[in-house]
Amino acid sequence: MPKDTLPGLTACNYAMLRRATRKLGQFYDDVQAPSGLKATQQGLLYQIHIGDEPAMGAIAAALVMDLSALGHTLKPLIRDGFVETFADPDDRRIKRVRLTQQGRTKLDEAMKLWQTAQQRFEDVVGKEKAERLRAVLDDISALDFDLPPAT
Amino acid sequence: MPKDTLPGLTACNYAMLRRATRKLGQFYDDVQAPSGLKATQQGLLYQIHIGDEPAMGAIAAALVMDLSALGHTLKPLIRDGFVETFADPDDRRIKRVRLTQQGRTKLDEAMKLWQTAQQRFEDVVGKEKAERLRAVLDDISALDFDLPPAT
DNA sequence: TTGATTTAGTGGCATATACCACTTTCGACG
DNA sequence: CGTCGAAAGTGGTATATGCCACTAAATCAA
Repeated sequence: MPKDTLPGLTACNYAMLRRATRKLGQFYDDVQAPSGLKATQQGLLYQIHIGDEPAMGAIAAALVMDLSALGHTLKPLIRDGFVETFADPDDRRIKRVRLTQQGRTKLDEAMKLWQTAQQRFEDVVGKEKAERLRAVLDDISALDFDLPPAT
Repeated sequence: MPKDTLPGLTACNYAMLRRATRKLGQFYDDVQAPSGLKATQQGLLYQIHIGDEPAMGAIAAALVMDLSALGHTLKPLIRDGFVETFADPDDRRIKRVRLTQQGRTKLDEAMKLWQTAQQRFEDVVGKEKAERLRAVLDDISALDFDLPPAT
């Protein structure tokens, strides 16, 4: 197949997803920079905030994230005093997570900036289109792609 | 605002994008694991392959990726002998990149696995829907989100 | 020609994520 | 009871990515 007729990277769902993620990351991070939080961190704080002292595993599942990755990602937030953890009294395997007062304050601050970014995104992309996009992405996160075992 | 009525993380375009990216990453990586390449690496090799000994900057621009990030990401591929670089003779600032023979072979191998993953994705999500999704993501990568300066 | 500016990459540092091996706890069972 | 397997996290290692400060090379201007 001559190189000229090869399809661009655009054919790959995953590559497109990651490229768009980089693009939005640069944008959201830029807007939220004044808060000192990356957009990823703000998202994580928010996820903790809307939960009821969620367990690590619950957060990881909600974010479709590897548990150990969550642990690593949480470290800077604990170090900076935005988040604290404690063992579940009924099951000492379980570690629960909550925001500190400082974390709540910082999240409030970051959310204001987030709204700016979010609004700008919807202005540029279109409210309807953004909504459909989020719906599709939400679906995808919930799907089961496992290839049926070759029995 | 009572916590019960707070919108889920689903409202954030960036968070949804990243969550779906993690999901697909786990899937594509899993399918491509036998090749020894991560899906990200396969994508990068492909991008180099379809270019004409592209410069670092050109690759970074095409992938909407930070130039230094590209440099870092390229290192394992150079170390493993899939990619090599050379200075542009007409402008010694420019570093061009190409696949080695080994890199071409490995890419071929990975592409076969990629097709499996890609096909499975389209089976589960739907061909039309996947196509629309890629189109939207492609658009987003090309947009300009810069907030107009407050002049 | 030479000094200022821009362009292309590099290296260091920090976060984001994944997988794997390992440890601690639970809970189920004989 | 003990034992054994499942469940929840931790730590190590590796890749993915971004920003910043810095260097080298090319360009532009006076």
